[in-house]
Amino acid sequence: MEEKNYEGLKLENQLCFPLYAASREIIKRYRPFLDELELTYTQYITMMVFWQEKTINVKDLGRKLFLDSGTITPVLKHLEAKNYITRSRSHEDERVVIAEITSEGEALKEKAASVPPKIACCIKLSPDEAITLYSLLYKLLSDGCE
Amino acid sequence: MEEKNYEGLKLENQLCFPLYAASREIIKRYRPFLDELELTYTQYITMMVFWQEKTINVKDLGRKLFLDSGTITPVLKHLEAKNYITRSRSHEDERVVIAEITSEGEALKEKAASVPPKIACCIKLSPDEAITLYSLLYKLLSDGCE
DNA sequence: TATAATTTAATTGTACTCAATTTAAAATAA
DNA sequence: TTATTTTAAATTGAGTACAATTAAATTATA
Repeated sequence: MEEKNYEGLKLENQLCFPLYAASREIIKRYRPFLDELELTYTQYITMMVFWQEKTINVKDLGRKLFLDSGTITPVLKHLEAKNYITRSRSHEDERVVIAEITSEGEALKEKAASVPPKIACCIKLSPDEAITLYSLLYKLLSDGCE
Repeated sequence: MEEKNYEGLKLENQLCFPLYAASREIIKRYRPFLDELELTYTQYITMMVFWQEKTINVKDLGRKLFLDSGTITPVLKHLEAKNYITRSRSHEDERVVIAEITSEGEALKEKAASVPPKIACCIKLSPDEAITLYSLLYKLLSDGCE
């Protein structure tokens, strides 16, 4: 009779659990700073894309943020309600919705620029550790489940 | 006039974003395996605690999982509905709710034991990389925003 | 002891997150 | 062309997450 191995079911032996917990904990540290901008974390990283791209469609935005239209559509509607972006159908392909940053959205970048330095102080990793973590996370993101 | 530095607002310069994205991506890889157990990821890690502890109150469970009662209460209600745990008030302190695993909950451990080895195959990190990632994540979790 | 402060869960309300479905438009095949 | 398939967003529904509030029980303090 085989004796089953339950070590893999212990919380302290999980890799995904601290990933999940740390993600939420760090996002929580953003909150006081994002509250000043009246943005959620998801809205904040969405705006980051617009500050770089000016214009993007839902599909490409989803690929960048690892989110699907079910999540993105309401986020874009919130940002549109705040007048940070506009949404319209593409003339070339009516299926495609193109979102574009407004001047108010551009202006928000000014205030948002103060967030990254403040967050940096909250994350007690050395530059080397941060680089290592960064590359390991992108390694996880790049190679999917075969 | 100062020229503002916007490098910190670029998505590729974020540490939190890949953390957030990788967390969700890895949890997605659990789904086909957890579907067989009819558990969500949150319910799964909650059951992990019960497989180790047998009995725990909401507060201690929250400390272990980095979740508050607003999240935990409905999760425990779901697990109770599936007959994997019971919930009752402590006699010593009526404020405290104690949850306890049932024999059905214990039995689920058998099926769940197959999940960790399957997930291990989906995560393409070397043992060294996994250990490094693990310790960096716990480092993030341990030291809060001063 | 009576009151105030604290603690524990639950509740409420907002916002994600995602699988699955739907709808409309476009691309491809018959 | 006409029919089929594919694609892009939106919608729907279930389940978190979490801040803020509430209610009840406990503890501390005047």
